[in-house]
Amino acid sequence: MPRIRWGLCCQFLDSPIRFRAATHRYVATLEPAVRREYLASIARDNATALSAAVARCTELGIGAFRITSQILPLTTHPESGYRLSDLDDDGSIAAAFTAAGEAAHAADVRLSFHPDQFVVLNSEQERVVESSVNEMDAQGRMAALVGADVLTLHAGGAAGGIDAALERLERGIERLPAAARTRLALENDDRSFSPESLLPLCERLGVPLVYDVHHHRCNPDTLDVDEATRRAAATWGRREPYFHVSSPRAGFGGGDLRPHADYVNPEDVPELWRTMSLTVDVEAKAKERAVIALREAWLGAGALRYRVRVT
DNA sequence: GCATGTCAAGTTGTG
DNA sequence: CACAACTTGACATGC
Repeated sequence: MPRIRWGLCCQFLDSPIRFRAATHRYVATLEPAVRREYLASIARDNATALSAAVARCTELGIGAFRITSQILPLTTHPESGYRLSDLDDDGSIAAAFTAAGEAAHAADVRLSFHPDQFVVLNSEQERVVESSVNEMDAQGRMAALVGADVLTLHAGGAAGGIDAALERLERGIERLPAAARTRLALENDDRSFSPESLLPLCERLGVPLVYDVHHHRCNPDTLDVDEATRRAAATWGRREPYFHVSSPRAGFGGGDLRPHADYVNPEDVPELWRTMSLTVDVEAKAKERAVIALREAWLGAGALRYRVRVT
């Protein structure tokens, strides 16, 4: 029976669940022992918040949760960086993350990471690639700790043309440590890399494509939505495909399509997706309200269609 | 307590 | 050439 597992991105609007962050500027002013305890308290709180997030997703019938890249803030910073083990003498913080991951597994809440725009594996600058590999390593290790199976990454910049950029991307992917490499997925973006431009590399390297249908509408290619859906789904092999959906704040009538709306218009979800089992992250400012609203609208519209068909 | 200025990082496109 | 947008809040501090 096909069904969509709707996903929430990083935070809640209506639940008092908050992930803490930190700034380098501030932690640099702290004495080493104080800094260590400060960062440890944040890591501990974020592990607790992750457990709470999983529990709340379960209550709300939300089937996936994207973990903030700040789960261990500053962990890869050149000056303030640290390893979780540096903060965690008795292993209790790691144990708390493991417990959160086990709760997610038990509740069938799929966990993922989405490294942000500073992670550019195909940069022309070696120092950028190096820091990107480090960040992917850190997120890959956290993903292993909590049992997240996907690190969704944009392909990066298009300097020198798409072909040269894809070539650099492949070299960057080769540098990833195993925890990151085995979880890597690429996402089509709204400016440079369309699904069509990424699919050959994805298919050849066995890197799944996270198909973002809204980005595809912003940055179209010769594939239509259904063709891109099918080819992207195939890159996941036996795994459940992971897609993204959002609606433009300004509508499709004109203006910048890229800013996300508070909610997703159910009509922006491709009908073909009804026939598939998928994880779909809902990228919307109204967070869990938008996930719930979309799920209800989608099921309602499906039921309506079914009634229309059988009568 | 509340308002405010600030925050590690890259790339792209606009003015 | 400089700068904002992406996303985007949440941090510590100062009043």
